[in-house]
Amino acid sequence: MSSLQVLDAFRRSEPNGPVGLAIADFLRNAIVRNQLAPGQTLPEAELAQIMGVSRQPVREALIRLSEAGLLRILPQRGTRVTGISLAGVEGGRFIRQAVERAVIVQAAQRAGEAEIRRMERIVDAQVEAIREDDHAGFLRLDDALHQAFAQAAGIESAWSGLAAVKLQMDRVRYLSLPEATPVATLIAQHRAIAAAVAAHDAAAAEAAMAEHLSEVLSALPRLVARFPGHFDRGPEG
Amino acid sequence: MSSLQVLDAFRRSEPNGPVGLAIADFLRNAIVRNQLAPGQTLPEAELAQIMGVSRQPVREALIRLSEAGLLRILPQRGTRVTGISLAGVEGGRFIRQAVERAVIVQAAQRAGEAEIRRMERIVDAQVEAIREDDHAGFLRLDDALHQAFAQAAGIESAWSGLAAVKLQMDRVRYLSLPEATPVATLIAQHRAIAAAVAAHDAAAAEAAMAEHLSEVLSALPRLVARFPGHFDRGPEG
DNA sequence: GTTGGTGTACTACCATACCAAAAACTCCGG
DNA sequence: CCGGAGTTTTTGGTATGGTAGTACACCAAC
Repeated sequence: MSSLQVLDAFRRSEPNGPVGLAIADFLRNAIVRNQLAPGQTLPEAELAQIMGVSRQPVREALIRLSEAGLLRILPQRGTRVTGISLAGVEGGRFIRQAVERAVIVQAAQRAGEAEIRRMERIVDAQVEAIREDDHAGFLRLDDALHQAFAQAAGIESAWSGLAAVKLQMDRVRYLSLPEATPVATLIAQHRAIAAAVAAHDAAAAEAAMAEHLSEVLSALPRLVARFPGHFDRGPEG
Repeated sequence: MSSLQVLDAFRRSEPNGPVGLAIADFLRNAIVRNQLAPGQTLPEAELAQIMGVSRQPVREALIRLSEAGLLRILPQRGTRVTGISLAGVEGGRFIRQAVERAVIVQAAQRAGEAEIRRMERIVDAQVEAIREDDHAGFLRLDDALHQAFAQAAGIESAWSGLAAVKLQMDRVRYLSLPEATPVATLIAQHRAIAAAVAAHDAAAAEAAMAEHLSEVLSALPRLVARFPGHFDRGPEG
């Protein structure tokens, strides 16, 4: 009961593929956007009833999300949304910073006209999104920009390989949305990175990227203080 | 049928937890070690019969492995083992090199006496494993060593975050086992890295690690030539 | 020979029903 | 307050049946 009613919206969505996949996508979104709070229990039977399907596809969706680390299935006890693992977020930041620095160096060396224009167009779109208060759209464009960096470097697969790592960081980002990180600063950093890549200045690009990624989680301590219970201090939630 | 008889060994293994998890572990091992060749079809019903369980846990295991990218489920058509994605392996190498270089730099700065001794003990164990022709054990110790690097750097979570990326690379490593990469070279590189960390020489450690990780996939072109069909040229299998 | 349609077999997908095992909870007697 | 028996809840697993795509073989018509 209670806060699971968010999931009722699932009934009003036409599944384009297998239902189990649609449920997994739906729940993943709900968790990453913090519509389902950490610690929330998700009984199979109840989910099945609310979403209007049988237990089987629900169960499969829960397994998918447990593989992604978004929830934890405890046999004979229950399934609950995991807390945001501080160690996981820190590890993710470390991985992402290391990878994206290497990516941006290679991008600065290889990027062609088309890729550079594409990057600048995305940043312009971000400005537009902010002007319309579309914060979610801003985050999507942020992903698109970093993906464009990887494309410019000639290794798009390096970006898709970070998908798992990115999930935990995204939970933090959505949690900090109201907090309104200084988007002007972020956009300025994006422009600095793009400019360095356009100028084929690898060192400057790397420095700009390092600064940018350090700032992403600057709001983390405040968030931990304000939303305890959303986070797991221990090694594994 | 036919080559699925490898899976019959599952019946002679006591499941310590849920059967679905045990099946997933079993199949994951079989795929990574290339006991199940890419392209092999895995019908749910047949697997269930061979392994002596019902279809549901089999299905759940297949879903887990499809999330890991080891197999591909095509609705209403079948489930088959994925080919080793060349783009995925290259992306994995890039990610791992970027991360491990950053890790080893930090390890060289922070490592204490205990961590350094632990690293040297693992390398010694590798020499022992080679002397006994235990190549699988060598690979396990290789993972342990890299994990020890991460521990020494104070960010073990960075290593566990690479698990997904490592799977595809492991398939290549096991495929190259008979090929017998020059283990003497690998061990020499390990010693060089460990020595640089022990001397707290970050630059030397980074250089040694970069050289080491470049060599890991040196056998890849030969493997592609010898085992076509095990690999996917295209972007996604 | 080629094409176009039909029928059949196979597959994953989903629903339903039921039981088992383990943990959590309730409640009552001391 | 405590303790233990019984009940409830939950995931794990089995069994069965139906549905809807897909692929393939076959055959008739051109």
